[in-house]
Amino acid sequence: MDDAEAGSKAPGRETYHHGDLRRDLIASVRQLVETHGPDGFSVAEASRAAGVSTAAPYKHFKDKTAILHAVVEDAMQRMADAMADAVAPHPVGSIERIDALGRSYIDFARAQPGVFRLMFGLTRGHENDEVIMERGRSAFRIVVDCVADYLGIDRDANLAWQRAYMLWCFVHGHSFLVIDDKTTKQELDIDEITLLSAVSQGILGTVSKAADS
Amino acid sequence: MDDAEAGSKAPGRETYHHGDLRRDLIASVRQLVETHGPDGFSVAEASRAAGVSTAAPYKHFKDKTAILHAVVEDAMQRMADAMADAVAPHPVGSIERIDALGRSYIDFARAQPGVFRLMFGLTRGHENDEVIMERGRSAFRIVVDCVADYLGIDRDANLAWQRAYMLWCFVHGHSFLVIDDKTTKQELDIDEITLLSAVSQGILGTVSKAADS
DNA sequence: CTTGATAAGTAAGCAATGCTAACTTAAGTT
DNA sequence: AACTTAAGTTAGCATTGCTTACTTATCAAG
Repeated sequence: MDDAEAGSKAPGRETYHHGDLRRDLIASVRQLVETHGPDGFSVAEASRAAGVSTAAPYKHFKDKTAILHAVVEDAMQRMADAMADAVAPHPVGSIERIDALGRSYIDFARAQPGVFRLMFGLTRGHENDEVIMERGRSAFRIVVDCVADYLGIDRDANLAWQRAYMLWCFVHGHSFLVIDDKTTKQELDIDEITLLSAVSQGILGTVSKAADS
Repeated sequence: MDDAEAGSKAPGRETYHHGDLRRDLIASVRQLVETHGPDGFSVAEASRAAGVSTAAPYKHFKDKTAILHAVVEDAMQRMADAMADAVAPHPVGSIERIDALGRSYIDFARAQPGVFRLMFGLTRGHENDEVIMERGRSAFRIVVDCVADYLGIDRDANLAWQRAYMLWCFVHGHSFLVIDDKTTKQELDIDEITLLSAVSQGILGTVSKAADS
């Protein structure tokens, strides 16, 4: 989808070498994860999609899970980028920035629920992958900064971290409930945007005293 | 672990029939899901754990996923029970009830992260299992009731549902982040109980106006 | 008690998967 | 032109999910 130039001889290729199998595999897996769910993806199927033998992927990845990790690393980057893009058009310190952040998070989850689930939990060993953790932290950093700017406090202030985490919990939970269809939306009778901004303002505006242990 | 009397001839049994294989399988699977993760469980392994041939489970369950659904149904029930138990000792309408509710939810997730992940997402077709959905709804019902009682409004009031959902999102999200080790606790520097009650009071106390679309 | 019917187990086997090993082909490098 | 090496291939192993056909126990009825 990006990185314009590349091998791209596949599929049904006539050259022996593929061009950029690694990149193509990640893309194939990403799609398979979306259509068949995170669990129901097979290396064999991805190989076929890339038009290559079932053993070829192991020249580029150690493991099945190594492929998944690569997909997650990629997704983490895309998510962080999406968040940064969502924030950009709004003035620093505005509540709009925070709302936009939340919306971009939920949008990402809704658009690619399979990958989203992959990013959190599911697969063993995420916590040991430093690339994934680092990109996750840098995404969270955006939230912290926006919160700090909105509250007019230092970006390293503990309070900013706490509030940011509260918001993250809410948005994260809502995202999961949405993609898992546990939303009970009909009874809820409130649209997402309203819900989101109500919670943001509630958490950021008025919890101050109680949060200080 | 419960339901005292039962077959329980296994394992290394000497009778041809097992006693209550179905129940034992669910228990085995539950354990396997915890140790090997929700994805890394195999019917074969569960069969071995129950001391029975690999084909035996198919006399009791249609599918691999049917087994997982049974585990989830069981877990949903246990979770709803845990929540009801947590609430019971506190007076109706008190904030303690709500805090206890949140804590029991998180405790459940922490105690059995594999099953918890199984309950939400991961496996295809939860949304079509009426038993699972019903038990989930009845668990949420507890939250709604506690919130309504605390706010002193009707238990069917829309506002109660909205606030309950907000709380649920937060607790749910926090639970996932905890079991996925994305917590960044060291930077957070606030204990869970404080965090929890701060958010509850914030959401229940002061968001009122903004939430009404 | 024998007799059936049925529930609950087993054994054997199929297709598919994850992964490895040994080989082949292409593409530089010197 | 010869070597090295990256990137494919085929063949095969062990394991898995699941099915089919068979075996064994249990229970109800005569």
